[in-house]
Amino acid sequence: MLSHKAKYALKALLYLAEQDENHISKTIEIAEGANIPKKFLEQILLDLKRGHFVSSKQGKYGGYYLIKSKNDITLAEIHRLFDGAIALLPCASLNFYEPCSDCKTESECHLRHGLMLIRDKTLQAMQGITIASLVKK
Amino acid sequence: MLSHKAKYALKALLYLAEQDENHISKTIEIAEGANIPKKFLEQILLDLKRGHFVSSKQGKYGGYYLIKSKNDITLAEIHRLFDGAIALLPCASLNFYEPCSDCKTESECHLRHGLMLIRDKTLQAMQGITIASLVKK
DNA sequence: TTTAAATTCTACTAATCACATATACTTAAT
DNA sequence: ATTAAGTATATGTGATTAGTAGAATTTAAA
Repeated sequence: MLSHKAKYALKALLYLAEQDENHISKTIEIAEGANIPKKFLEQILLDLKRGHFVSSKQGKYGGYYLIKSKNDITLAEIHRLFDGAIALLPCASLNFYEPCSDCKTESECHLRHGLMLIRDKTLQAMQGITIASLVKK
Repeated sequence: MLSHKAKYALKALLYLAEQDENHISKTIEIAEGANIPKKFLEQILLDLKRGHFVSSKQGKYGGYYLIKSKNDITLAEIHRLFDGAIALLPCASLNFYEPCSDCKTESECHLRHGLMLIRDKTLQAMQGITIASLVKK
């Protein structure tokens, strides 16, 4: 399941993607438009900025705007940024790999093999969902 | 990501599936064989019993054994029993559906549609992984 | 038939951590 | 001076991951 953070991030990106090019959206505007608690959204937008999905302008008439094409922002990326691994266990993860502490020999782990199959299919599906694909209904 | 509980459940089921038919496995035996904290495993086995995956015999020479065919126990079922919904949000879930409190009109939710596509693909993949398929490498 | 041993089962407890937010303040732009 | 992002920290809640203690049940030996 997605955390609220990831869900709000997606909603915020959808909001930004729906605005005119060159439009800068204030946090409060996004918060009200997408129904997200404002203070929580601030942190999320900063995370999105650090992830190079959006950029910001401070001060009066400041706000946030997309810097990555909505065709190139995938569900997989947002999941990884906010909720981490897509695989069901760290030992089956590409980007968040960690060995299982309770696993005697990883190569003999029956579970891991199956989980890697799931990961590949889920990842493929999640990379197919972009902000752009969501916006155009 | 799977909880430890779900992971341990899968490992316990794998352990049981690898034993001879008619063999009854004690908790301590499963715990040591699959490297699972014993007392935690007790709770998990009881959950599996309530889910009609295993049954038990009490008292001396008691223990646990599979009552559902290893061909019919899927990853999807275990996920749902221990970790709940397979979908990424409750509004996109089949078995754990709940509307989003922050969603104005569900039918207009751009996100939900995409998440339902993911759910269908993930579910299909997870239903394809059975305990039997994991055991035979 | 009693007793002891082995094992499941039940109920609490507790520590740790993640999650979802709020508060208060600083920095920067207009 | 005002507006808005940025930072750092705090807080409450709940889930997770166990551990503790003991009750109930079964088997088999005495």
